[in-house]
Amino acid sequence: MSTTTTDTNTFDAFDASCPSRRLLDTIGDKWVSLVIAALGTHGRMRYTELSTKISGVSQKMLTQTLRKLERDGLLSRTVTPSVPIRTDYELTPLGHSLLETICHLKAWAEAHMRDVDTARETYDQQRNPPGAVPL
Amino acid sequence: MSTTTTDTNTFDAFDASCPSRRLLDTIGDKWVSLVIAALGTHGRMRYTELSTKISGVSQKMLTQTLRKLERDGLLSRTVTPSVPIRTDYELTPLGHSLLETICHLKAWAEAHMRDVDTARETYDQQRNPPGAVPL
DNA sequence: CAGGATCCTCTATGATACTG
DNA sequence: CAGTATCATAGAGGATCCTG
Repeated sequence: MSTTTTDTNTFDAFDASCPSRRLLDTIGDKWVSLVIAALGTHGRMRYTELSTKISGVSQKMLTQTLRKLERDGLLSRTVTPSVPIRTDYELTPLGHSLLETICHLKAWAEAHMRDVDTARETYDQQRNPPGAVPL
Repeated sequence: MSTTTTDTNTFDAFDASCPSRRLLDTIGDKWVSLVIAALGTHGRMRYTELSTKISGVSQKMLTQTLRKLERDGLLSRTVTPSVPIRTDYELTPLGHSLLETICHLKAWAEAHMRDVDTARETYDQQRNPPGAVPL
């Protein structure tokens, strides 16, 4: 066993090859979670539907994100060579399992984000007392 | 009711104020997960211990990350004004709960990262057939 | 419609030097 | 020791134009 991070009890993502590290690299991406969430909520979606739903995303980022997720096997891409071409994206079973995992995060957020906000306010007030002189 | 993302079943981080969105902004940070993991593994640690353990992190990033996590109430910072000053960092209960959540991610990674790797190989081989002419 | 290719601009981060 | 402040840079990401 050694100190490899593949052991169930020694997770620390210091090893760049540790799966948990690579997962963080994946879901840490700003758009990945949004695409997963969109497809998880709406099922099969077309390229334009995604770009509309995820307002603010550029073509470049959307395409780049979709390609990455397709490569990782998290979603499937189906091209229909009709007159105006049509492309559909859909979560694979693997993608759905990640969606569920993300929902665990959501549960934590819903349970504790209030605490985080309170902590922030307390911290900010201590560093920015009422009598502080503005620049 | 409504489309608010605070509902348990309608998680989509499209709303920037959605807790799940802000959580992703937090754990998506490259160093956050490493600091949490380090403190989760070793308990109380000094500044230098952290910078040693998390090899490759700059002073700037480490300090910045620690401040952010302290502000969010995920870790506590204890300064001892001894001769050479001493500062200790430790996960708060809130920080520990996030550590547990991150472990859920780890579980997913360990269970499915092989599938992701396989998907990547398949994808790459299809786009880079053996007969492809290099540039 | 669904992208590919470019250019360009910030921002995040690293390196360095200084301090209580 | 544990930072703060400053400068420099790579790379992420946006805007734009073009095409099957």
